[in-house]
Amino acid sequence: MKENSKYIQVKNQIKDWILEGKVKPGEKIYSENELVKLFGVSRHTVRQAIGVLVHEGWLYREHGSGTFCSNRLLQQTKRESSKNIGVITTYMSDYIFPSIIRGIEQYLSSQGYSLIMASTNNDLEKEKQCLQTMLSKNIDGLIVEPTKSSSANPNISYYLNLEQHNIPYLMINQYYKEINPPHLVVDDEKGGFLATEHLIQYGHKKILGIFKSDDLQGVNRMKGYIDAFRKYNLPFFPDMIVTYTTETKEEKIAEIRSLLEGKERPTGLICYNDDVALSVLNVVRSLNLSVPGDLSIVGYDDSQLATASEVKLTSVSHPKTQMGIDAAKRIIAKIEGKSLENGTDSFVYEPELIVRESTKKLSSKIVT
Amino acid sequence: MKENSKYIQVKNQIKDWILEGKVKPGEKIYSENELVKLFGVSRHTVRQAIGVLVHEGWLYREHGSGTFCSNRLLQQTKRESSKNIGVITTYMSDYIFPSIIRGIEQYLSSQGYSLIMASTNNDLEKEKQCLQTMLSKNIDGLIVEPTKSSSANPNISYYLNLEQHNIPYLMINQYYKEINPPHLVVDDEKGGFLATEHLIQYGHKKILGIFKSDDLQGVNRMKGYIDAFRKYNLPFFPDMIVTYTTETKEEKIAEIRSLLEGKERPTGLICYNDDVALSVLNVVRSLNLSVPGDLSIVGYDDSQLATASEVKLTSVSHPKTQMGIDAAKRIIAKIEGKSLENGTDSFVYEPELIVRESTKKLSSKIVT
DNA sequence: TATTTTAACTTGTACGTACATCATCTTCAG
DNA sequence: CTGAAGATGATGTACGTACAAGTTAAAATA
Repeated sequence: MKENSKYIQVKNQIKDWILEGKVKPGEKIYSENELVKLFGVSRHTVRQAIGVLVHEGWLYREHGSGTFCSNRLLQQTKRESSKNIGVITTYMSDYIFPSIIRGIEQYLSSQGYSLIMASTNNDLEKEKQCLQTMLSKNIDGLIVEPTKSSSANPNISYYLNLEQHNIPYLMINQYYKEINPPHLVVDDEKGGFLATEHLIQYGHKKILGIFKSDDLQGVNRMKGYIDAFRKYNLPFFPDMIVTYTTETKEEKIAEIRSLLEGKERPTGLICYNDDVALSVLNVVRSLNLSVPGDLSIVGYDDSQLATASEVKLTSVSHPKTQMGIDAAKRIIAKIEGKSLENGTDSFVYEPELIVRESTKKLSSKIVT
Repeated sequence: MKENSKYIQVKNQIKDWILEGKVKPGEKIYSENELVKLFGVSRHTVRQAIGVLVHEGWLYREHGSGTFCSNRLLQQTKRESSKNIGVITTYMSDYIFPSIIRGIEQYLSSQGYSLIMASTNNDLEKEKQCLQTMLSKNIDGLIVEPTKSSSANPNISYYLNLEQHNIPYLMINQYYKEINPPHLVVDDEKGGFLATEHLIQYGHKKILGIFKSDDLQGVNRMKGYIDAFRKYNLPFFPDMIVTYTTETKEEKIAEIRSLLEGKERPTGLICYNDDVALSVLNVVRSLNLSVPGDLSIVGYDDSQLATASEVKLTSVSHPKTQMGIDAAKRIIAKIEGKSLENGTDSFVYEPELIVRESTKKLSSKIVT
C-alpha cells in the first residue's frame, strides 16, 4: 500500500475531517462527485478511498442518499464483528413466538448475520444463565424478550454489563422499566381496551376478564380492560377478573367453569390470548352453552388458533413478523453505526381488533 | 446489494470452491486474468468480487504472486470447542417445529451448548446459504432438517465437506438417501398406514388421501396409505390421491372441495397433517356436511391444532420434543467422543394413532 | 390543498484502458 | 555452475465511460 497513492491521500483527508470534528457522527459527507472536483481525481479513486473508510467503520453508505459519518467510532474497542446476534425468548414453542423469530431470522440472514438462540421458560435463574452464555459468545447484539417482566428483575447488572461492553440490546414484547432500554412493544393496554370496548358496544355488561399476571403483557391488557369499564361508566362486579400464572393455568380455567355454571353468569369474556380463549371454549361446549349465543369471547394475538375452531375467534391482532424484522433491523443499524431516522429507539405497535364470529350483539333494548 | 449482480455471482462461486474444499487453505486460486476469461467479465468485476472475499477473510492477496485461500479455516480443523451447535430447519414458524427446537434447546443448554439457528423456507438455494454460514461459523456440530428431500439435492458437497472438517451432523424428520447420514426420523410410512388402516377397519372404502409431494415425509405417508389399500385388498378409485406442494396448497384444497360436492364423495379422508385437516374441515363446514357424520378425517402430527377445534381430530402422534432431545444428545455425544450404547447412528420413531372424534364407524348398510 | 409525477442527485454495477509495482522463472554471461 | 539481467505474469493504482437503482424534493396534476 503506497503511502503517497492518491486514494490514500483522499482517505486520510476525509478521516481528518472526522477526527477534527468537521464532520460529526451521522452527518453526510461530500458526495462522490463533489469529492472528485475537490481533489481533482477520478470517481473510481474517490470510491476506493471511501471503500476503505467504510471497511474500517468510519463511514457508511446509503444507496441513493449519500455517505455518512458513522456513529459509534469513539468507544470502538476494535472488537471484530462476529456477525452473530443473540436472541433470548421466554417460550420457544409458544404458539405466537415463532412468527417473531421468523421475522428476526429473515432479516438477519438477508444481512449475513446469524441467530444464536436461547430460551428461559419464563424462569429468572435460566435467564441469568442465558445472559451469561451470550456474554461469553462474542455476539454483536442481543434481542431479548424479558422474563417475568411484571416483577423486579435480579439480572439488571448483566444488562448494564452489556452496555459497558458496547453490545447493543433491544427488548421486545415487554421491557424492564428500571433500565428503560430500547424496546418494541405492542400497546397491550389499548389492545385490552379495544377488546373490552367491543363487547361493551355490543351491549354486554357482565364481562369477565382472564389475564396472565406474571408478565407485563397480561397486566397491561388488564389495565385496558379496567379502563374500558371506567370510560363507559359500567359498574364493576365481583369475581370479574381472574388472573393466572404460568403454573396455575389449569385450576384457573376450572374456576371459570364454575363461574359459567352459576346462574349469574357473564355474557362476555376477554381472554389473555387465543390459547386461553380456546380452553374456555372447550369448557363452554362441555356445558352445552353456545358461542356466541350464550357467551361472547374475545381472544388476543390473532394466531393460527383463532381460525382453527368452528367458531372463528374475534381477536386482537398485532404485527408479529414485522416486529421481528424491525427488531433485527434496529439492532443491526446500531451495530453498524447507522442512525435511524428520528432518533427514537423504541416503537409501540398499535393493535387492531379483528371481529369474527365469537362475539355478538346483545339484543336488548339498552343498546343504542 | 443486488443478489444477481455479476461480482456477487463471481464472489459466491469462489466462496463455493473454498467451502466445497476444491481450494484448500493456503492454496493459490486462479489469477485475476484467468477469472476474467472463466467468467467472461471484466477485471474490475473480478477484483470487486475478490475484494469482498478478502474483506470477509476468505482470501488474501500477495502483490506480485497471487491470491490465496485464507488459512483461517485451517485453524478450525484443530479448533477448540466453540460450544455452538448449528440447527438448520425448513420453516421456522411451522406449527410442528417449535416443539422439536424446544427439545434441542433444552438439552443443549443443559450441557452448556448454544444453538445457532437458520431456516431455509424449503428453498434449496437458501439451504446452500445456510450451510455456508454454518461452515464459516465455527460450529461443533450440525442438526439439519433437509430441504425438499424428495428431490435430488445439489448441496451434497457441503455435507461432505462437513465430514472433512470433522464436524458431525445429523438429520431429522427426513434425510438424503444419497449420503445416508445419521438420522432421526418417524416411520411415516407406518403412520400413513395406521391412519388408513384405522378408517378401513371402521368400514370405510372410499378414502381420499391428500399429501405433500415435495418432501419425503409426504411421500412416505402416501406410501403407507397405498400399502393399507393393498393389504386389505381394497380397490383403488380415481382421484383418490391429491398431492400438493408448498406453493399449490390453496388450489388443491379447492380441488378437494369439488370432490366433496360431487355425489360420489368419499367417506374418509387421510390428511398430510393437522393443518390440512383443519383446512378441509373448514370446507366441510361450509358445505353443511358434518364430521364425522358425513366424512371421517384423520390428521397427522397430533399438534395443538388437533384439539383446538370443536371436533377433536383423530391424528397420528409422534414424539416431537423427544426427537429434539435425542438429536441434541447424539450430536453432543459424537462431539465429545462418547460412544452411544448400541452403535447405531440412526433411530426410527414409531408413530401412534390417537383416536378422537373426527372418525366414526360406518354402519354396514350405508356402505353400499 | 393533497396527491402524483417528474427531475435531479445520490450511490451501485460494469465495462474499458493504461501503466506501476512486485515476485518468480528463464536466459545468458561470467 | 553461479549470478545477473530480462521476460513474464501476478496484483496495485488510476484514469475514463455508461447505465442501473434508490432517494429526495420540486413541479405538475387532481
